[in-house]
Parts: sequence; structure tokens; C-alpha cells
Amino acid sequence: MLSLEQCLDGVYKLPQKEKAEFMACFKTVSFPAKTLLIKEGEESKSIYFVARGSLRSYYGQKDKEVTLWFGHEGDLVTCFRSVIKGEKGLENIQLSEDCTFYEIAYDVLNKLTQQFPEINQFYRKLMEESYLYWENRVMMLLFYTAKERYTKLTERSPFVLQRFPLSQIASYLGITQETLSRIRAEK
Amino acid sequence: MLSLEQCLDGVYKLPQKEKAEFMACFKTVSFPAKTLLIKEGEESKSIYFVARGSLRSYYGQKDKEVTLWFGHEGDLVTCFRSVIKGEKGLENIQLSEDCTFYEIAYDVLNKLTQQFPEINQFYRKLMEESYLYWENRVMMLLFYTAKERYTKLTERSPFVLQRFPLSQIASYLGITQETLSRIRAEK
DNA sequence: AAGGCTATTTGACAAATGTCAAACACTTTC
DNA sequence: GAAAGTGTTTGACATTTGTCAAATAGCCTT
Repeated sequence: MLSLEQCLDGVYKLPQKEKAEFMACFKTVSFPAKTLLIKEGEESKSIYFVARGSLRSYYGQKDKEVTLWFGHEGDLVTCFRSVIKGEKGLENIQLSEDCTFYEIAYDVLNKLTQQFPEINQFYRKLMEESYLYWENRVMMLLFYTAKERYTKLTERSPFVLQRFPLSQIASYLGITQETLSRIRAEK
Repeated sequence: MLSLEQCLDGVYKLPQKEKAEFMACFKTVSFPAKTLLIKEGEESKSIYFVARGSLRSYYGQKDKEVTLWFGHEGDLVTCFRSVIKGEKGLENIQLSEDCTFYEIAYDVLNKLTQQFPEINQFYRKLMEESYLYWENRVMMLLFYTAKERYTKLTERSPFVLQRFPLSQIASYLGITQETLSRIRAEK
């Protein structure tokens, strides 16, 4: 279980004063496993930090769905598409375990960024890191083979292997569950 | 040939005063086709808007390279990884035509964002849109077949078909040139 | 321990994509 | 207009990956 301060420090080290202001605007919320924190087609208005638990975002319906992202303790969770543009989101975010979050409304965050330059820096750092995550993901998908992507995932995000079923990991890598099973069997 | 004002307005409509301040900090630069605007392993310190021409970013060496992104008039060009983190970049950005850019040093942009809240908003908008580009790209790569991805590319970015060779388009889509040629022949 | 549930593995086969080589089309240059 | 160069298409075949179905493994509940 991470503290809010640990989550925030993981993004950008705010000075004490701003950190205190900022922290006062979060509330703690918990949901059981399988809850859809954010649903496709709905607008979401908050961003969350994961204090405890794990979750993933996925796109598509039952007949075909792909995992976009896995998250766990310390990670930022939101549907940026919805929050930024005020549009309906395209993906679902589902808890794979019971989770506790620190939640802040995007509107509130926005006001804080205007009021406190340091919190603006915080948000900027957050966006920049998120940007790099996706850019990197594209590079991985285009450049490396399925086996290489799997190896890198096991190295960089071992929590994924512990906490998510094979089918979801396979769709994250862009392959089927059977192919991933065979990749694993090879070694 | 787009004006600087057109490029900036395409991102976020700045008030006149801030726009004037901002525009004064850009300089116009031109390079011939095939120039590497940004090279793998180098640090880049500027961001550019494309006034005229087209270009692409790619990752990897001669024996295997993949196209990450295509750009043309009005687009923002930079290696965010390098500019944000002050690290060496991973990709090359190469002009496919003679290009003219509006260039601003990242340091200067940074100072302006601190000085003018509206320019801060501008940068924020820029990052957010860039973020969505890559998130969307991941969704496309995971969810759609090669043929669907090709169709969507032709609809959304027809300039790519006019200005880039098939091999580069194929690597953007994550397939070989021969496969793309066959996809085209089908219809 | 038995039964039911879910996740994973395996097998047989089909479909998609890659590889390599050659042919073709189109420009550019002399 | 011939030659060289580049980009694209096509063919034959190999490899990878997907699909569907069944078997196996593991876990939870009773």
C-alpha cells in the first residue's frame, strides 16, 4: 500500500508547501476486483493514483478485445482522451484486484496548475512521461518480434506475469494466447 | 507554404499579445530532401513546425528500420524523448522533400511557458495532442488488421501515399512492402 | 476427495505474412 | 532513345501466426 506522497514523489518532487496543497485535494477510494473504473463511451473527470492493486485498460468488445496497458501501485490511471478533450472515452479500465486509489478531479487539478507553477510542472512531467510510454510502446510493437516483446515485458514489468491471465498479456503483445503459450514453452 | 501563425493556430489559439511574443522567438530554417533533421544518438534541443515539405521519423538501422511517424505542413516535429529528458534520442527524422521549418529552442519555449500562462496552455495542448496520437497508434496496431490500418491511413493521412515510398508506408503499418503491395492489388 | 470452474497447453490444420528472386514500371541522366 | 537507378509488383515457397477443438492443470467450493 503506497501513500499518496509516495505516488506523487514518483512523478515529480514538489516543494513541501505545494505538496501539502495538492494532497489536500485528493480523496481515497476503493473498489473490488472486476470493477470497471472507467467505461467505454462514458466521460471521465478524474485522475487516479494506484495505492494498492492492479488493473488494465482494454479496447474492444467481447469478440475481440486488446489490452492497451497494465497498471499497479504508483501508476497514474485515467482516460486522457476523455479528460483532455471532454469526449467519450474509447477504452475500459478494469480492476484485476481489489484496488485503492487516490482520486482528484481533473477540474481541480487544472485550477491548481494555474495557481501553482510547481503543480503545473508536476502535471507537465506526468504528461511527458505518459507520452513516452506510448511512443515506446509503438516502437516495441513495430520493431521487435513477439518473443522479444514478451522477454522485455517480463524484465520491465514482472508484476504483469504475476497478476494477469495469459490471454490479457497476449493481447497486450499483439498475439494470441496460444502463440504466447508456445513462446513460453520454447525456453 | 504555411505561415508560422497558421502553424501555431493549428495547435491552440493564443491571444494576440502572447502570439506576438511567441512568434518573435522562432526562426525560419530550410533543409534539402534527405537531410537528417534529428539523428539517433544525438541530443536535440529544438522543436519545429513544418512550413513546407514532408518528413518521417524512423527507428533502427539499415537491415531493419521501422517508420514511426509521417509529418507534413503544420505538424510539430521534435524528438520529445531527447528534448524532455535531455537524453540521446532513439530515432532519426529524415526529410523526404525539401522542407522549411519554424524553429524554437526548447529552453526558450520553456521560459515562455513560465512567463506566459497562455503559452503554457499552448505547450500543454501540444503535448496532449501528441500523447493522443501515440495512444491511438497503439490501438490501431493492436486492434486492426493490416488492411484496415492501411485503409484508415489512406483516409486520415492521404498525403502519406503521395509523398512516401511503399516500403516506408509498409513499415509504418508493421508489415512488409510486398504484403502492402498485395493488399493494394486486392481491391 | 469430488466436482465445477477457469486458465493454460497441446495438436492438427488453415490462413496470413515473410523471404527471396525476378519482372515490370517509371524517372532521370547522358 | 538507351542506360541506369529507383520503386513497385508478382511468383514460388517457407515460416509464422491464427483458429478451433480437445486435453491438462490448477484452484476453489462443498
